[in-house]
Amino acid sequence: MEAYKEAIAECLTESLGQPTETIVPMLRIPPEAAWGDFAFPCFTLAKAWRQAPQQIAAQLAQQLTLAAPVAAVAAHGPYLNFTLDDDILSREVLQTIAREGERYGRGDEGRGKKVVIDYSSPNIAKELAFHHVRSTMIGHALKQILEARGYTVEGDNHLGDWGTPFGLLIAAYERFGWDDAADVEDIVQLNALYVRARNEAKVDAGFAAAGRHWFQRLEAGDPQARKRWRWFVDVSLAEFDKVYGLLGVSFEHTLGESFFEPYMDDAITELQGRGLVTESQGALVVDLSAYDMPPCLLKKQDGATLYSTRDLATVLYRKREWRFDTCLYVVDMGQSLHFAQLFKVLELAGFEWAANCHHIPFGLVLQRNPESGKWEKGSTRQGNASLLKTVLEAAIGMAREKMAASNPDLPDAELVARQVGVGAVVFNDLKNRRTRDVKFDQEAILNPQGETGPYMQYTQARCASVLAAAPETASVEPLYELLQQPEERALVRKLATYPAVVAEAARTWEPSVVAQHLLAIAADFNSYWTRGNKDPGRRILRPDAADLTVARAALTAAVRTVLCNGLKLLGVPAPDAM
RNA sequence: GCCCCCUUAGCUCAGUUGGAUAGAGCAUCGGACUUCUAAUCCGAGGGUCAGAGGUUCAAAUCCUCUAGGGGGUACCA
Repeated sequence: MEAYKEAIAECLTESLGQPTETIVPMLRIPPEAAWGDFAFPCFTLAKAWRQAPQQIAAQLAQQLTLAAPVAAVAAHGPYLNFTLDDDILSREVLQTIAREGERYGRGDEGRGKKVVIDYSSPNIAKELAFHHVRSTMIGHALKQILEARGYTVEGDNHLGDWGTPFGLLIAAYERFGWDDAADVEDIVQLNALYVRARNEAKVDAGFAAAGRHWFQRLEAGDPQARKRWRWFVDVSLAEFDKVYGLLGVSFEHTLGESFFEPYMDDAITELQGRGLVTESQGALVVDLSAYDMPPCLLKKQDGATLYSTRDLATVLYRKREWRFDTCLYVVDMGQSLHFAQLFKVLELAGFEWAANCHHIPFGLVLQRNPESGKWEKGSTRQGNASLLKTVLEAAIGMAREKMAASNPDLPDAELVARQVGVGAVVFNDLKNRRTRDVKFDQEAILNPQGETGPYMQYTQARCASVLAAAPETASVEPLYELLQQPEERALVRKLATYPAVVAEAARTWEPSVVAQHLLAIAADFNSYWTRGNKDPGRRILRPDAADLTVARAALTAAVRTVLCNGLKLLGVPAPDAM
């Protein structure tokens, strides 16, 4: 679509006496599609020309000479509205999509640049809560989107597997034991033990001390501590992998904080060498008071490392070993200060690449507190956070039931139910701006109607279904000028802007831009489709009119391609039937 | 206290770089299946864009203040 803006600027450049580069950014999209494809507002000319913008628009509409693909210009109040040639547009857009197929939407502005994305990053010894879907799927979508735009991307699942909590967990294991005969999965028992350890530490100082001691042993490499801890990690990873498998998510690296433990002293030494580290209240810190921030803690009074220390060692490792150009942290907004501190420390240390590290914040998942009725941050500890697995299972159950009722003969129904259930949960999370807080509402997630994953999937399945029923026409050149209905014109234009939409999502690190665009395409297509219910003349397949069938099938195929490509970027599966 | 984010229809949210009449979905009400998949579509009602100032030819959008909600604020991650 950018190329067409250029063509319109070309028409204007002579009359305005301005180069096309200054005209292109002034072009707008009219609020009504029927008015045209692009609008040029005449307000800014009013001063210089000392005329009312309405007059200027009317005058320009008279005198401009148009060249293909610009088909028409009309003054509409203070705006000059340009309409592109449908025939040319349809041909170019649909041919491009047919030619590029699953590559449509890709670009190369990221070629040669490497991005490391830190996402998902759950803590071990706990089940994945619903809120983990956010970092996991936003990160996954960003990875796909950036790859589509030519970046080389490596994902790292930075497991929270190190720190005092795991000393406490070992202490709890020692004190309370493990029930091998328990009739629950290991992860469930481990999660319960974790909760018990935290609670015990609050009321029993001796236990808390034992926990800290175990963590010191762990850091010192004590074999017994290591063995227990390793087992906790393994149980957790086995559980995480089940959910990641269901979501279709994988990582290039799953290193975890523990991996960077040997690098932490070096990281501190590095900062000390640059004169940044001071001692304060018995702890090692980088003072950030000059920047209105609390100090960045590197070592506690007891010598144990912290979250910041590990993130510091991690980013230094990533830069050194993976040589990223950009490092993205897909972590909730609650940690903004932590990342501001981290990046400031890197900057103060003189690493010019600190400017290429970015926190990609997203809103919290709020749960309704049953007592106060208020929306607040969910907590696995307080037991008021839903498990991701549970929500996914509920969504799959919804899909299964719906299909049993509406499409009982569907082959591979269980697979499709999984795809639809997962799609419902994932799309629900990605369709809105990532910085918004999310009010957890399972009923809304399970509703397959309206602006939902199942709606997107259903639309794609409709395309697949009609294309499967269409006669073989691969060798026939479609007559694009037959696509003259308003819905067809609108669809072609939305398909045309898809690559720019993906580029925008990559630039702003915002997957919802893609989701919203796909929703708009699906809405147009479904509207288009339903017109054929009443009026057989407007159906895609016209046994009585081969030319129309070919042209409409070409449009349908393009819609399907874009929906599939876009859903792939978002991590939403696209079954061909449901 | 200080810092960050949010506030658009009953509910959940879109709203491009400031641009023309602020749009969807859910819910409610009324319609459309002898059909290319009705998980769809069409229509209706529903708005002081939290409030007040300011900048501008033009503000939901930018600035200031106020109110309400969420989060954070050195030894948790």
